[in-house]
Amino acid sequence: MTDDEGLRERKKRETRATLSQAAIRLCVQRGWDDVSLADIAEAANVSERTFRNYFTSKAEAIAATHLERALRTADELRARPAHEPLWDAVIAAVTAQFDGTTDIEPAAWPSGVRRVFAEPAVRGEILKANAAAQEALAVAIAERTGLDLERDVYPRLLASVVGAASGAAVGHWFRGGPRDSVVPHIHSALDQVRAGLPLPLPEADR
Amino acid sequence: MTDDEGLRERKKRETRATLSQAAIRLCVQRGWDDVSLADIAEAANVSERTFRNYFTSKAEAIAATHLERALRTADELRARPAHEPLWDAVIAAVTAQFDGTTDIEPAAWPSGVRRVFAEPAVRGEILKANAAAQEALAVAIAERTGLDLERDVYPRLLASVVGAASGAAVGHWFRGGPRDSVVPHIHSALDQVRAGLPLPLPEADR
DNA sequence: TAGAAAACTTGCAATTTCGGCAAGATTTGC
DNA sequence: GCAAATCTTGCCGAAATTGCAAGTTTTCTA
Repeated sequence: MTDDEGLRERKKRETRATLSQAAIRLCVQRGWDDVSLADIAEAANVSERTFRNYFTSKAEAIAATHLERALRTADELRARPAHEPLWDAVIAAVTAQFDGTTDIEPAAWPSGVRRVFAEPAVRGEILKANAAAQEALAVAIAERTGLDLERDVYPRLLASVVGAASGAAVGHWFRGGPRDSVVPHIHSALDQVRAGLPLPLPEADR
Repeated sequence: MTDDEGLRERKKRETRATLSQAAIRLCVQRGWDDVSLADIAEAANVSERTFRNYFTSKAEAIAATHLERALRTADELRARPAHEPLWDAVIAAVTAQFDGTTDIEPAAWPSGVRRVFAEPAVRGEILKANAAAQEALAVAIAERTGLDLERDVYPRLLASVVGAASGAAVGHWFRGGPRDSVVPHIHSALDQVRAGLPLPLPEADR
């Protein structure tokens, strides 16, 4: 968004991204316990101390990439045409994060990813990232609807419910062995929420 | 539920609760940074090492009390009459956790509580606790609806959305300075979700 | 109910993490 | 081009983390 990003800002952003990527790669390859902070720092060409200036833990570094992406949902919502109904805009904004990116080829996940995601510390950080993204989304929803973030529950309510539903959809997709795209799963989940989550017909769900 | 709880089990449960309570009390009184694990262990009459056998961190100990309560939601749902519509049962189960307990007298919250809840580590643990509670709720929903937890998204979808909405309601209530009961807030939020979260009328929300 | 088995608590010690501090390097703003 | 602000880094002490084994308590079984 802000294009007036100086050299310093850009460098920090790059270092941050590099560290996160390195953390993910190393942990997926070697396993959670066999990666030290020093390893990650070295892979990113910074000192161990600098790593710690960016992240408080290995887990936070790993979740950072997810966080960056999730935060973009709010901007995506702002980019939607003003005349579009709120729900349509929200659904479009959320699914936009997953479009286009085949991202991680399901077949290539050598269970290393599963193991890393199974790590309690990582799960915790992902929850935190989701919470942060939801807060950002709530701000964007408040702007779009003209509601007051402090007075009205609606923005945070919608944001958190959308976040939860997306998370459940991704989790379900992931659990079943990520084959096809995750987008339809998310879309379906959000449609169900928009409909008030009525009990599905016994046959309906596949 | 299980009444055949031996002496050992009961003691553990008690120690766990005592540690959590002590952690909360001390941190609220003295502030997060001025409470060591040793302080908490001492207050609960166990060794520091034992504390560590129960909890991995101060934050986890603090969130434990919340977790215990949140986990009860699932049992509460199982206790609802079978003929009751799912949504009614869910709403009743969730609000039951907050009924009866004036719990913490708003006026008595000397901002100590706010500060502890503001601690990132604590927030993280509360998110984890909520996630665990949602998983338990999902199991109970699957039982009640006869759906398959692995095949169908619905149980986890409903559980996570309900959890998110409740959390948003509590957060809103808390942020506005907890005056009256939180129950109506939660009820209102869940009603909105059940209605599909339509954009509220400008005047409607107070 | 005695005695063995299992589970829990605890202290100790080796490692690792955590945070603050200050010196040196880089970027920014005027 | 200079001064201020910011970032990186090494270093260090305090605190946290983990494994291990010995001592206790509870549970199980004959």
